[in-house]
Amino acid sequence: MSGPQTARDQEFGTDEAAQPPDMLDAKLWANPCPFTFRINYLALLYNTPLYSWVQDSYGLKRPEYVVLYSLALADGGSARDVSRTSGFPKNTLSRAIKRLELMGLIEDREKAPGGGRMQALRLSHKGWDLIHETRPTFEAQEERMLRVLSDGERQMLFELMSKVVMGAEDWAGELPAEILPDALHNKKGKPQ
Amino acid sequence: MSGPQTARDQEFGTDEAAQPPDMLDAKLWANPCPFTFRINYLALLYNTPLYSWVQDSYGLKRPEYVVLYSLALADGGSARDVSRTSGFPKNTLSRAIKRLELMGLIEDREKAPGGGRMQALRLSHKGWDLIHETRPTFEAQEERMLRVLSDGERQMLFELMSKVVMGAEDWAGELPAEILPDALHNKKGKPQ
DNA sequence: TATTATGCGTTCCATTTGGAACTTGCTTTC
DNA sequence: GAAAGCAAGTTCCAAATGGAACGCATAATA
Repeated sequence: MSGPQTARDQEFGTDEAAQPPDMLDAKLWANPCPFTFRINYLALLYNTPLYSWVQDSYGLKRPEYVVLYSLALADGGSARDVSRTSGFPKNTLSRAIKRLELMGLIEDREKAPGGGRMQALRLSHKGWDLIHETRPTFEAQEERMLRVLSDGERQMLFELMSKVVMGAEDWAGELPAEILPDALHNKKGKPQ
Repeated sequence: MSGPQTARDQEFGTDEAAQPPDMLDAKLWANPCPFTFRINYLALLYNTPLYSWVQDSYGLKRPEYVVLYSLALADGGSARDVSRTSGFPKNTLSRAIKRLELMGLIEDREKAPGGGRMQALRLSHKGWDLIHETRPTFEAQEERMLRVLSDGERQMLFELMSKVVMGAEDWAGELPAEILPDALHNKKGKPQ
């Protein structure tokens, strides 16, 4: 077993030379899930440098900046709101919020510190400053990302993406039983 | 500063009642980065239940399954290829691969175990079986996701997304200096 | 009003993660 | 052909992560 091909020993290709059987090409053009791969890949290319920059420049970790950004859009929102719309678990956000409060980027929660229900979070003046300083960079990166598209194409893309998101209630959440394989995948079986 | 609005004290709205200033709505419709939010949000809604299911049913963590899926598309690929196309750091993948090998899901790397350069990874028979069993679920979920779109719309979306990905070389990687704020964000400053 | 239920935020802790340094083998250069 | 350079994969370890159990304030019920 294991044939002797690294597709590298023979590089005399007539035209399509040099290129090993590119995994990226395969994931783009031979993927049974072409849409979700593009989604994930673009998210990766977009997020990584931005959050890395925020981290280096402002010392804020990703969940921390996400909280600020979320509040800038929906001031007075709760930790749960941020969790629902960002995917971070609530304990991660709890820590992030504590640190932001400590750094003076969000207003102190006057509610009894013994924990309460549904605390409204608000950006402080400093928090707004930071958002006003950083948000343009995020915007600019999105703009760069879409630069290959004409205005009409952007509009079309926006509408299609919106349509998919709006329909998310129908498929998000749990996987329906009918799409799961019948096989006995109780290999790890929950306590049952 | 800080107006008195939680939009919750007054719930006598004529028609649009009940709804607190929904953070999701804000992120969808008042976001300076509407495209990348949709990308991230859809990725979240898609990935979470699928990988959670793979974990529960097959005991494979996300990076592990990602390796299998990647090899199913580009057999003989290397760890570095998977890293480049998935975003996981190479040490995480090193561990994942070691475990997959141990579980017999990928072929043993006969190369001297002392580590070498550019090891070609291959799915084992068991690995292929697992992929054939699970991949349809991923496909079905993508199909459910796009169900709100007509065939023509899907085609259009596919082309637009492809166009954006193809143009990624121009903007991925580092952020250009000209889009970073001039402010002295040396607050944490690298060793310099 | 007393009682129960709900669910938000916190804490605990085992697991996972990923940056950094290292090892080793391939590639290039002289 | 020897030496230096480069890069894939591994190891180490401090830090981040997230599931689970908990505390507590509000909401629902009687």
